[in-house]
Amino acid sequence: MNRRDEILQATLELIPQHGLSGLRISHIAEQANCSPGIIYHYFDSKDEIIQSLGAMVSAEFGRALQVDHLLTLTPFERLKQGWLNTFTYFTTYPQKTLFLEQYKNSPYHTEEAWGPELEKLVQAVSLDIANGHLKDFPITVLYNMTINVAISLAKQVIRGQLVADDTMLDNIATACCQAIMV
Amino acid sequence: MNRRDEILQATLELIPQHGLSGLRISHIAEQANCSPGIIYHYFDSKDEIIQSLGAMVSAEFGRALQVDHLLTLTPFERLKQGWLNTFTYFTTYPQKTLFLEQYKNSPYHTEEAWGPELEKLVQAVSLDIANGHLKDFPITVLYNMTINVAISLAKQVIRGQLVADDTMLDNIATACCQAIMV
Amino acid sequence: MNRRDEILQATLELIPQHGLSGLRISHIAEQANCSPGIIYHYFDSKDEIIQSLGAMVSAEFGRALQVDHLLTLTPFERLKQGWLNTFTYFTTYPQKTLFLEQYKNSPYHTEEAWGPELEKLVQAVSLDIANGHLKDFPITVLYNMTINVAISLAKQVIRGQLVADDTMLDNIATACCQAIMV
Amino acid sequence: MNRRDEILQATLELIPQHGLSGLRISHIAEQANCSPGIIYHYFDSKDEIIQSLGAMVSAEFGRALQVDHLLTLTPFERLKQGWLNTFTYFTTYPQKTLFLEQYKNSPYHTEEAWGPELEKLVQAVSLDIANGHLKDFPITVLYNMTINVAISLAKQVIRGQLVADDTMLDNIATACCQAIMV
DNA sequence: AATGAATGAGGATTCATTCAT
DNA sequence: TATGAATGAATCCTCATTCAT
Repeated sequence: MNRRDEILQATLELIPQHGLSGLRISHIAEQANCSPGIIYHYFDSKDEIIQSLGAMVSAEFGRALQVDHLLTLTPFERLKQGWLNTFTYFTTYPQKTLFLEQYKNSPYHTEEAWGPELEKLVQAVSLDIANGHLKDFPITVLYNMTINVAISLAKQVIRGQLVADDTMLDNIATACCQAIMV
Repeated sequence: MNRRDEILQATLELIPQHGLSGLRISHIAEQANCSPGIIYHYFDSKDEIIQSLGAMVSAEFGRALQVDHLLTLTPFERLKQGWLNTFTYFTTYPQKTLFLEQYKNSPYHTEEAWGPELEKLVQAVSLDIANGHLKDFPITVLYNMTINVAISLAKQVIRGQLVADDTMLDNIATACCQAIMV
Repeated sequence: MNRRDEILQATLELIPQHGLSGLRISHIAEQANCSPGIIYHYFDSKDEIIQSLGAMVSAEFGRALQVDHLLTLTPFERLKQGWLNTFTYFTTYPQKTLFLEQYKNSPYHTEEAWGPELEKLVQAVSLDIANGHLKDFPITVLYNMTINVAISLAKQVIRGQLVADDTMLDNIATACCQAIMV
Repeated sequence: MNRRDEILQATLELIPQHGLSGLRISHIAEQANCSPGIIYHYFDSKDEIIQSLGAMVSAEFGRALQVDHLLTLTPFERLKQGWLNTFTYFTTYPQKTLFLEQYKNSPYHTEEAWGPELEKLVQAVSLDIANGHLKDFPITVLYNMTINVAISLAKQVIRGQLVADDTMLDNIATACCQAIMV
């Protein structure tokens, strides 16, 4: 891991405890085992660290969705597997999850762009709607009824406010996805 | 509106633009048309302003849920009406919505307590589960599949990222609630 | 003297010793007997302090020139009296002189605008040229051969590199001014 | 040009734009196309770069004065030719001129020593005074009324605030020098 | 109850200089 | 010679909070 990534990683480790506004450059330096000054060789400002982290995590989540595989499935399986991939990603990387939730609700986060991977999935889902497989709700509604539920529940699991075994998860995912099937 | 409420209101007006960590006492004073010093007659600290706002909005949302009425309805109607009441409340008060989203993901917000109103609803829903009307998922899952979807969608509407007429809303609410019916 | 002026005065007192780039906000605060923070109630930045000082001293010098009186004199007397007024001003306020020399040769100082007072004098001198009383050199040349010599010599006097009694000064002023008479 | 001179040259090129206090070692390295580290093989510190530059430019100006030739001329021609040589030097090397003006008014510049060349000229001028050819003003006054005017005007020309053809220059030089002839 | 100037600790950022390679 | 990442002290500036009036 190069120095730049060490800094991002250190930042990630500090956010669950301190929050975005509680981040201190000196803490990051300490956590990354480097001097405060060197951080400014890799990033222009504290804000840029956070922006970079946001971009990195978004891209990583996009890859974790395994969209290319999802495209080979039936409409229902596509959604359900996407739901489960989402849940798995966010429970696997608790720090990234907690960071992302802070990030999305902060002034740092401006544009609501889906990344290129999610965009491909959106295309497929749009087609599923056109083909009469899914209810004709706006994409954003479908997103909030499925993927976003997976994210919210992952957050609960991370915080220890929810325990769910694989069977229950499968049931939940099924319920979410069936809710938007025609 | 008394001076204390003016300060809370001013705070609310500033949050969408500046975020929680971007809040400045001097800005609040300006917005509330008072001096920075007097704010400390009504609140012990900046944190207390935010905590008070959190409590106030939570309580108000609890009342807006009209739980006593919901308790008179059938299990399905209880959920659906709760969904719609939630959506209505959060779209009616955009500032409070945006504040709450920031608040829930900030270090200010510690305890996940449902308020007393929501607690009553939780009791009723638990009973509905026990009676076999609703799927046997943890309450927090049901919450995330229904009420929380209403909140997320309200946020999208506020941001202009979603437009939905009453018919579509009814359909969405129905779909969310039916997803957890047995 | 109000707080703002105290800060400007403190700045002025520090510049001969430390130079413009050696100025430290903490030193200014100490010299002005105030806290560093309060300085930012009166000025947006360190740069603004320096700009304000530049504007203040320029304006004060303009008044010290006593242009209205100069306009009543003969062309030669106008110049000579202007020369002497200039010399007197800059030897009377050594700190302002040393500041101004640093300021004029720094990136802080952009526009070469004469102030309104000096502008009036320029008008009169232009007329003197047109009337054939003064040599037909560009105004800036005349300025450098007279006023600017007075400033340079004042600087030398301040630094103890030159001692001149009134008679000699009168002779020097006469020589400078006669050099540009037709 | 060797590496040391490249560094001095790079420094010279940056000063008009950034000023002395705005000089950054990293900028110098970039401009000189070398690494920051290597600069410290040739100079002990940033200050030494500037001091070296000051010494270099002063010496070069001394040579450009062509004092040995001036010593062969009449008192008046000596001054006038010195004036013109000065003006030519400073308009020929704008960067050095602007550097020198910053340098002379900075804390870097302490001793007011004329270089050895200028010193020889000072001797000759002193003799001219003793012989009754020049007005009996302190040398520094004569300097400010002649050479220093040439420098000031050269600065104006560089900044585009003055345009002067050879005839006018000759007239100005003549006027300056005649002002101090007996 | 009210003001707003003042405080001063806290934190981001800069940059001359060093040093392992 | 040469590099450029790394250091860390120095400094600007912020802002919650206080307090004389």
